[in-house]
Amino acid sequence: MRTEPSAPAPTSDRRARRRQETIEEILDIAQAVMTEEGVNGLSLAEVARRLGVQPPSIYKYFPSLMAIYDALFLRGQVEHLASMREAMANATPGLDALTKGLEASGRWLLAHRALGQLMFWRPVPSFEPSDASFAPSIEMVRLQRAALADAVAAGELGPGADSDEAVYLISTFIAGVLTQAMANEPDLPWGEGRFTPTFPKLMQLVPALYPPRTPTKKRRS
Amino acid sequence: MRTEPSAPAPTSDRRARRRQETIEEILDIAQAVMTEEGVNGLSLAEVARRLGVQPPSIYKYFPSLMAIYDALFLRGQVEHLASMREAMANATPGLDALTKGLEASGRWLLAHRALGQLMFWRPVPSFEPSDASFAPSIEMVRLQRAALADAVAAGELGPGADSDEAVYLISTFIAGVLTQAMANEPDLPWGEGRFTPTFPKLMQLVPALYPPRTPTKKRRS
DNA sequence: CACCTTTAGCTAATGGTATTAGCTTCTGAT
DNA sequence: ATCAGAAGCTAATACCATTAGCTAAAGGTG
Repeated sequence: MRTEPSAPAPTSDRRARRRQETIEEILDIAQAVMTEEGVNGLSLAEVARRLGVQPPSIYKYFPSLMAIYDALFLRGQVEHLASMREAMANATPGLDALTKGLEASGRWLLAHRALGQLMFWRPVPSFEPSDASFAPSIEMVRLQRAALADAVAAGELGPGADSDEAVYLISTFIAGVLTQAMANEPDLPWGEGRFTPTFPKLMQLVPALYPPRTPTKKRRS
Repeated sequence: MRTEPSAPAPTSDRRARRRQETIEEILDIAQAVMTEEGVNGLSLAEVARRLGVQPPSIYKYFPSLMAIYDALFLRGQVEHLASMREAMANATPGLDALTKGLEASGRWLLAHRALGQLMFWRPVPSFEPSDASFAPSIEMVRLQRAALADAVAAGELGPGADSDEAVYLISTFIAGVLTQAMANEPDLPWGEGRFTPTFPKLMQLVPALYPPRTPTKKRRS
């Protein structure tokens, strides 16, 4: 019987830790390869080469190349969510938190291009993330909904802004900016170039889309 | 000496036509394969199989797989540009033409997903389009600039809208809508789902970004 | 018509990929 | 000290792109 990677090691502890370390090492290497060679330049053989091991040995840790993609996808989602959450926590609740959160998202994605493309670009059509790996992105929508609710409560936006529709519309802004930046200025970080600096301007349009009943300290740009 | 695909056949005419037919047939098949299997599911071997020929024979027509990608890229650019140009010609010059043109662009891209991804998604990092294949996209920017100039002349937008900056900003809208639609609702055509229907609303924001000196029927709240 | 160059196909071979099967060796718990 | 499982290995299969070199047909030119 072959060793199934789905069955870890309930017996030992030292062994389990070693195993987990190797798994992390494989993911680190895979991420580095993806960064250097492009998302679908990732190859099991290259990972094995860098790990100093023969290709079949990788199968002791991951059942397939797709499983590595999936683990990287999850890793990216978790890190990305954390950076967004932190930025939002350090901002004024409401529109400011939403903007800062989305900027942090953009910053993270441009700084981790390979993972970002894997997560939001889907350049490997044969790879479909598992439900578990997808879960953090649902949490992201929840965070944005909460910020929008805060903005409505604070009178920054009209009540229609507390809706999934508004989340989709705003996510369109950040998606557009990032798509353009990654396709046309793949080496620039957030805040440089022709596209990412326009994001704050775009966010200033949100009150025009969902005008509050009592106009606040609105200023023209 | 091997037959170089870069040296067509200046001698015959009948031969040249046959050759061109085969080239088109290969591209048709390649496009079909990409549509079915995803952009980087395209394989020379599969094309050869469907053409009823051995894989090396393809090299009589294209020097490499990348050359096929490049020809498809060019094909897509030309078709896409044509559909956009037509939509703009049948609209009122100015903001209407710009909106209709971009909608036609979105419609075309969702209807030709494989080519669209190849053109604007770049899922095959090892593939970089040749300058010749890239040329139509420059013409696209020119068309949009012209529409913006018309809009300014008609008083629909302020003078700042006649700028490359405005083109980038507006292309952010369409890119965002399409990115979200293709990533999250890959099977819906333009006009259905959560994202593409928001595009007209987004375009209505453009006058808010570049307010005309003499306000038109539209007013800010 | 015969000739002869070009074209379009072929097979065989090279080196790359993911994956599976099955063997061996080492680790570490009992 | 034993013994099961873990983690490595080699060998093999089945893909893939690409190159080399051969053959047969096609078609223009003497």
